[in-house]
Amino acid sequence: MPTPVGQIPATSESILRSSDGSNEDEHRIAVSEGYTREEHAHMLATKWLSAGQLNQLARSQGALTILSCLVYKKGKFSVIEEQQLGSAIEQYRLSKSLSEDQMYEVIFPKDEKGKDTAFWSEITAAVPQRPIIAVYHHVRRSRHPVKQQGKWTPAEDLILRQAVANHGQSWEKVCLEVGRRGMDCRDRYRNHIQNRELRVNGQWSKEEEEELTKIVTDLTLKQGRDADNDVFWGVVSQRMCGKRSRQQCRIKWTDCLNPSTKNAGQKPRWGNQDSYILVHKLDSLQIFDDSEIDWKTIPDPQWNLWSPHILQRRWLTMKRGVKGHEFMTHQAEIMEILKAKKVNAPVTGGTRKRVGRKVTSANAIAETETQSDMPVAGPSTSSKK
DNA sequence: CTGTAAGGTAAGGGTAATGTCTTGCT
DNA sequence: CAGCAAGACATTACCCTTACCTTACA
Repeated sequence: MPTPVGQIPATSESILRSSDGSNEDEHRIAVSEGYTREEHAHMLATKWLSAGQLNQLARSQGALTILSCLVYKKGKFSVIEEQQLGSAIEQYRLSKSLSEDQMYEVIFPKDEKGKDTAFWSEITAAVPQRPIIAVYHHVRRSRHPVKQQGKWTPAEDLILRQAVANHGQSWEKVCLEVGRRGMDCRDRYRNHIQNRELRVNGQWSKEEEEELTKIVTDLTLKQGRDADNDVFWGVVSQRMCGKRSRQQCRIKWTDCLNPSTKNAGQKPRWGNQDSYILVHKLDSLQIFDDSEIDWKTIPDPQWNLWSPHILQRRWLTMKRGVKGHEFMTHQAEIMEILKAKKVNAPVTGGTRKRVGRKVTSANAIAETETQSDMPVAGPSTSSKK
């Protein structure tokens, strides 16, 4: 019943240590502090806390010693949360006996008149760990009347260009002319229309890769920041003179260049041990649905070669390997995969699949260290400090 | 009158889904 | 060696958070 929040996956280390994979809960950090939970939920649902305020509350011990740190949830809304919100909204509608149209007015008030200030607080209560502002944005986005989505046609692009020329970056006005949501227009514009003449597509050249690496390290490590997280991709794209978009730069770095850099310039290979770690980590989360996974939290200091993005894709690939996974629950999928031989054997004893061709990240380390039968700790000994 | 909180809009930051070409098994 | 699944890599739609305002009102 309680939505699992702030779940912390088991560390790669603890997974590898316990050979049978059924390691104990040392890692299962309790969210608990039960008696302040209510107060937190109430605060999240009633106060429109800004980003800074939320951060501070989560960090500090709370001014009134009774309060432990505030715990609140970020990231994509899971399907469960979406359901909870949906029924909360429906409940609200029925309790006020409103029509669908009137309900719409509550979410998108035309004037100050019909405003019901209690509405947002009420539905936020249905997702206890979410700040009201997050619910506000999510609901307004997901119930937006303009439904046009999917691929952009050249004609639309043209209208968009025209509209931006007329109105500048006033996306709400642009929205009316293009017939797409304002923010979607913004996305299309900044990611594909702006600097289109300069844009380069296709394979990255060696020089480009070096250029990007240099820019990113200059912008992060050289300034004492973290190259895994603190990168400003808009700036990076600019420094690449607009040749590559922020999305291109980001993906190239996190999925390709960054792992190589960490692995002493060598492209790491995904190995059985990596699969093993991943599945057990996901298992340790004890969740019901994939959408509850916060991929950012899956890597750990001992096992950080792979970007959250890559891990997510790996998981999908593994799932697809399971017959009938579409009809399984999350737990069943996990168990199914756990049963599979290759995942259960962290040290690739008799696997015939691609052994020793290019180095597998995990195996590479396994060989350099002792020849014990025990699984060895994380692949990324060469990670930065 | 005025300081503060609600709430609307844009900028900033990130992920998920999909396409295409290559690699490597059986 | 064909046929096919998986991998590598690229593209783009889509989503969430934070910043910055305007406005209402205690």
